[in-house]
Amino acid sequence: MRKRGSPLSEQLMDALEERGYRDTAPRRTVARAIAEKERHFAAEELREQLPGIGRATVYRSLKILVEAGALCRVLLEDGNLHYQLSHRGHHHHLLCVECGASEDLMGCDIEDRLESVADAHHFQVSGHWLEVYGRCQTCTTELPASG
Amino acid sequence: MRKRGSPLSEQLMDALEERGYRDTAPRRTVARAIAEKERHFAAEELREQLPGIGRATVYRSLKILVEAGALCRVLLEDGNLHYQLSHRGHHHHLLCVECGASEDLMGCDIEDRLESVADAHHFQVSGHWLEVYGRCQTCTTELPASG
DNA sequence: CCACTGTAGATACCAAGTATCATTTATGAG
DNA sequence: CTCATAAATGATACTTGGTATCTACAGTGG
Repeated sequence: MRKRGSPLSEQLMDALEERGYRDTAPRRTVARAIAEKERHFAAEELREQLPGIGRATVYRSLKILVEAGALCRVLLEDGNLHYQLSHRGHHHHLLCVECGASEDLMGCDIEDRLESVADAHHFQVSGHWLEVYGRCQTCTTELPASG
Repeated sequence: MRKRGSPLSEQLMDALEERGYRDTAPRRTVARAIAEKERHFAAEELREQLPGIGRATVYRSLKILVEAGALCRVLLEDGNLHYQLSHRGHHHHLLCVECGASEDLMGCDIEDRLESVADAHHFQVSGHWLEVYGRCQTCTTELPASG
């Protein structure tokens, strides 16, 4: 009998099981911790929250969750890499540099643009990484022009 | 009297001096090593080539060269961060996953697109990071469809 | 040529991983 | 239910990338 977590953490576990990974207690703990995150987080941050889980296990879990498409990696403006729950499928992020919020950018036509630009360079595009930084609606309206 | 290097390494040193950094022998050595690079490189790779230069000095030099705009950071598809000589100003890279070559992407209209898409999310764009992966002309024509 | 301040390099530390390996555990076959 | 086995864990150590600290040194301007 499987110990239940939040629907979200179940989703994470399901993503792993779909890929043949076993349902283990440490992974379940990691999944629950991630499910509670409301924002992107650093690997080390997660590890600190789970002192009972081995370092390697935390990093391994992050890795396979990214591979399974349940998590995505987010590159912050300062170069740090964070993790975030992923709504499966290719998408980009609008990252607020003020409050750290992130919005997903899907169904945009950036890829088409990319194709045509790359075409002019006789370059065959196979993938790309895009992060957009700025200020979200809340931060724009509530703090007019900080800095 | 300044010990001369290649015109390229001189450019790097100039970029630093413009910013008030001193003209020192170790920095000069680092600049020369970077100027000889024909491709993007890892920090550790550079350090290994300069056993006489302290670790901190190599990393510090990389950092200030990036800040000065003479170098840019390149995010590889595997997540590794490399460095590359920069043709000043904002630009993106077309990175060949086959041979590692990189082409600069300038004067494209990606930014305009970004603006309008972000606008729809009431997001005020302040910056972005874009890397494009694929195969360059040479690799496309010489190795039709490897893999 | 001297003072001043920036810089170098040693060292230690932190963050983010990965590799190894002995021990433990999930899972499926019997 | 029990067992075999393959997978996963966690400890440890190592790698890469990078920063902080601090003493000694060196570039530069007066």
